[in-house]
Amino acid sequence: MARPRTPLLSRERIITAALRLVDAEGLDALSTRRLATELSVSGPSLYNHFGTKDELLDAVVDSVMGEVDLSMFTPGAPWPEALRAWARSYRAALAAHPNVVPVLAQGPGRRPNALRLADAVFGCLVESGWPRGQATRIGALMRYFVTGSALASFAAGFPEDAGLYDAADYPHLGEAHRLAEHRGAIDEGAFETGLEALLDGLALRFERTAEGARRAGGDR
Amino acid sequence: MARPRTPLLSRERIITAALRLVDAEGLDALSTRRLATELSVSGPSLYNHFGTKDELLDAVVDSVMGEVDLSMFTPGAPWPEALRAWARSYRAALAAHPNVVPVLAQGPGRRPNALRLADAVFGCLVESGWPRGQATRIGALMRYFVTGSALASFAAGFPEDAGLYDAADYPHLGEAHRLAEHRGAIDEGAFETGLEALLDGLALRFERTAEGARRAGGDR
DNA sequence: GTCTATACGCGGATAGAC
DNA sequence: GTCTATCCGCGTATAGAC
Repeated sequence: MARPRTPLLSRERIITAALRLVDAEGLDALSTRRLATELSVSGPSLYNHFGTKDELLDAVVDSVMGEVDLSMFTPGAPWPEALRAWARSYRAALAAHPNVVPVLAQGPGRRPNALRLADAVFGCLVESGWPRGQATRIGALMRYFVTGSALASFAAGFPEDAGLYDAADYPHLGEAHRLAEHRGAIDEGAFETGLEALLDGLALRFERTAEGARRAGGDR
Repeated sequence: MARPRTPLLSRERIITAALRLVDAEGLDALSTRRLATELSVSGPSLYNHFGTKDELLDAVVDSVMGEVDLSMFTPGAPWPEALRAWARSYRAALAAHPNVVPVLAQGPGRRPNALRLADAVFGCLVESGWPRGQATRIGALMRYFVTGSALASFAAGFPEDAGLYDAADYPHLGEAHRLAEHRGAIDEGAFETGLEALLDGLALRFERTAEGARRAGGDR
């Protein structure tokens, strides 16, 4: 076969197949040949649609970022509620595709959906009265927490091999081999606990900042 | 050359060279051939000391974990201070080797230093009066935050290309191209702000937990 | 503009000689 | 314990068919 009447491939189809492959078998399984086979096409055909493998990976990552709901960032929305709803939506999108998180955690790069997200968070905080410097820090720290929580399941990181946790070496880890049983609940509980603690701690700071600003007549 | 009188290689020497290579040029630069060249040795010689490349990588990662100070977890130490000091030491160790963080964030695996760390944190929290379930969650959420913050510089994630931040697309990101200028300060500020917020929020919860436990006569 | 065939160099890993 | 030789899969460049 040479040039078919209707194209076999499209960016959409390639991205979808690539994401499915990465979700199912990890980042390493995404090879151009493997992906091409999955699409019933021969290796280098992909290069008609993407310049390099990295460009393809970028598109895959941004398609995941596109699943994050940003509708809570409407003008006038109170920042703690908006941040809470966004963090949950963000985590849900990443947790559905944990294997792409190491790529996405490197920063927004030039990916439009990632930049849109950063813009929305920063905008909400500034409009709520946070000084710009603080808003930058809070955007960063929320990203730290959410990507860290999505990067890998905490509970799954401990091998289930009970013999590993010798009381002489690890006096407090005796039950660690049973963590995997409640994996999802532990990860979600840790995320929710951390999120609420973070928001409480930031609210404390906001009161102080607002008070300081009122007294001194503006911060920067 | 065949078998030398005194071995040219040792696990120590290999690990040190591998870590230097990963730090300087990233995870992708760590190939068995490249590493062998760096050690003035021929490719497959490394397989006399490590079964697979993954085993080598595991050893490299655990050597980084070994740099984390755990001395603050002495019996009787107040948990907020211990957690604060540990988080800083943990972040410092990871920030010195950001390229290995994606590997290490996957969980402790069977790496002894990683397990020792998890054991120390959990033990301190339980001895301080946190219920075991809460202690597990707090260990997880602290790991989320610290690994997330070490995974990549927030500020460096935004391209310096000013033309990228078109006000029509990203109304609040106008100054984002200048983030890289103060990269280190932004990352550290975000980490410290998040850490203090987290500890404040957890302290609030601890008071409630302790009160509840006092009233109900024990939690678990 | 979209596909196939072919080819190059580099990656991890193994086998066997010394 | 280290070498050389070798295998196979990878990303991707190039050439040519339609």
